[in-house]
Amino acid sequence: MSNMQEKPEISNAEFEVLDVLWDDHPATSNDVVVRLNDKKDWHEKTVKTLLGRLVKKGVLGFDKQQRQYLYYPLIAREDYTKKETTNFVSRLFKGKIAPMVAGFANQNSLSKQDVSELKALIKEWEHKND
Amino acid sequence: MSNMQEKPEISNAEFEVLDVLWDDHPATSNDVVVRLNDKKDWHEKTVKTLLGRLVKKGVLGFDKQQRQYLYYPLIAREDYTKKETTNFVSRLFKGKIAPMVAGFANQNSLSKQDVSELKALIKEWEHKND
DNA sequence: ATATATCGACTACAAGTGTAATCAAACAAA
DNA sequence: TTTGTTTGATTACACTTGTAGTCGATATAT
Repeated sequence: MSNMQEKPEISNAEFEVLDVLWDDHPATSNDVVVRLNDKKDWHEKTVKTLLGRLVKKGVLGFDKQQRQYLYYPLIAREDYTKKETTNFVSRLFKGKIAPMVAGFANQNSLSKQDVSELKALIKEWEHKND
Repeated sequence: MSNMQEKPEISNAEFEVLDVLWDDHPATSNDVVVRLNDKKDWHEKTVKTLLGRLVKKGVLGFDKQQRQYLYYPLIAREDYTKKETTNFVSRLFKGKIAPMVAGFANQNSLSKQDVSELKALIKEWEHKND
């Protein structure tokens, strides 16, 4: 394996842009602008700057269509979130997941659904790891 | 309730400093420098800069002792981690904790202890919320 | 007493970030 | 065809961050 790039370092603002592209792609810069209008109050120029930076970082690719670009993510959401999660848990919770869940549940409250999903996960592990 | 400050925004490097102070405080800048030597390869001046920035941000306080300062955290680790976790889960997982745990466990592997801690947490909720 | 080590305060400085504005080329409208 | 519009590329600019260095005042060693 050769082209293992150095971990993109995606900033907060950049992440928002990437996020709408993960939801649906490819998309023109204008699509992205429109879809961000809901959540963010960003100038069109700002969004285009962020798209450009993400391209330069190797996080987005694009296909030229006439004059416009059709952007798409080059990294999978799941890969990114998994890596970030591991990082986060390791920094803030010494790598222990349970205290994190405890803190989360203490701040927010878990829905019945959350609880049953967690139970399912646990059952799955006990199965596998036994 | 008045002085609700605007969310500190603690940088990565700053966090490392805060972290050793959470472990044990109060401490002089030199204590912090020494205790960081294990993990980080930072110049003494760097650590002092970070201490100063944390003070300016209202994250640390200090008592003067002769010429030196005795630093201590002004925010609790738990409060911080809870808030950060909520934020993180909301940004990366639309607020749903189970997918985060799933992703984590898929990347890392859960120890028996992790699993039993999670089970305990869940049991607790079912108790409470029922 | 005097030299020196040390402390916190202040300064430095490049890279990254948030947040756009300007510019040149291409397309669309009149 | 002349003009306005829209696109990506380039430039802007202040603030944050990582990573120290310098400075003036004290404390310490001789």
